[in-house]
Amino acid sequence: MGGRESCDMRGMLSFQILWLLSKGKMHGEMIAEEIEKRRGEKPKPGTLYPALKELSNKGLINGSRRGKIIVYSITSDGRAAVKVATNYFCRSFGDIFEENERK
Amino acid sequence: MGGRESCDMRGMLSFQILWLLSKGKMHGEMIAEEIEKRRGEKPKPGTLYPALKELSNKGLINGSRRGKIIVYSITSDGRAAVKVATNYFCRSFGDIFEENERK
DNA sequence: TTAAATGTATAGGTTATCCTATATATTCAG
DNA sequence: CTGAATATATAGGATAACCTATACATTTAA
Repeated sequence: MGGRESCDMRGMLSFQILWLLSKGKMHGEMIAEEIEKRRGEKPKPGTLYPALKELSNKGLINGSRRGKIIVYSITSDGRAAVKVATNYFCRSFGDIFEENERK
Repeated sequence: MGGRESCDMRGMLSFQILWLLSKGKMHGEMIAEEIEKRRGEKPKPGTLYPALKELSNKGLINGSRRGKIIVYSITSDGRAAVKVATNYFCRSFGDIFEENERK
C-alpha cells in the first residue's frame, strides 16, 4: 500500500506542510488530512505538531487560536522559503515525474 | 543556491539512487555526478557508499567490480521496489510539480 | 617502481523525521 | 456541570540521511 517498505523515503514533511500552507490557511487536522490524501496515511499527532512548532520557531508560519483549533498561515519569510525549496525540489526530482506523466 | 537552508528536505537518497539505476548501470562516481546535476551538490562518499551498501544488503541492487570501479545494476526486486516507490512519490508530491509545470 | 589520481569504504557523530503513549485544552451534547 | 469528542502538545525513542575525516584499493603517469 504505502510505497516505503523497500525504500524508506522519509523526509519532506516540513516542506509539504509549508507548501500546503502556501495555498491557504489551515489548522493541524486539515493539514493532516491533506497529507493523508496524498501519502495515503495521516501523520500522527506526535509527528505533525512538532513539525508545526519547528516551522513556527523558524518564523515560516504562525498560528492563531480560534477556540479549539489553531489556524496556521504562512509568513512572508515562509513564502520566500517555499519558493526556493520548490525550485530545488523540482530541479532535483523533476525527471521522475516527467516520466510518469508520459505514460 | 541549495534550497535547503530554510527547509531541511533531507531524504530520498536511496530512492533517487534506485531510480537512477533503473535507467541503466552505473558506478558510484557516476551516480554521484547524476545526483549533482539534479541537486546541485554531490553527495559525499561517506553518504553515498553506505547508501549503496544498504540497497545492496536489501537485494535491490548488486555491484560487480571492474578493476577500479564497481558497476551497480538494479535487481528484479529493485525494479519492483522502484515501481511501487515511484507511484507513492508521484501520488504524494505530484501537485507540487504540476503547479511548476504550468508556470 | 613509485607518486598521484581516482574510486570505494568505514568509523563516528548530528539531526529531521518518524513512531507510541500520554497529557492537556476546548467544545458540545445531555 | 459532566462526559465524550476533537484538537493540540509533549516526552521519549528509533532510524535514515546527512556530515567530516580517514583509510584502503586500483590504475596511471612519471
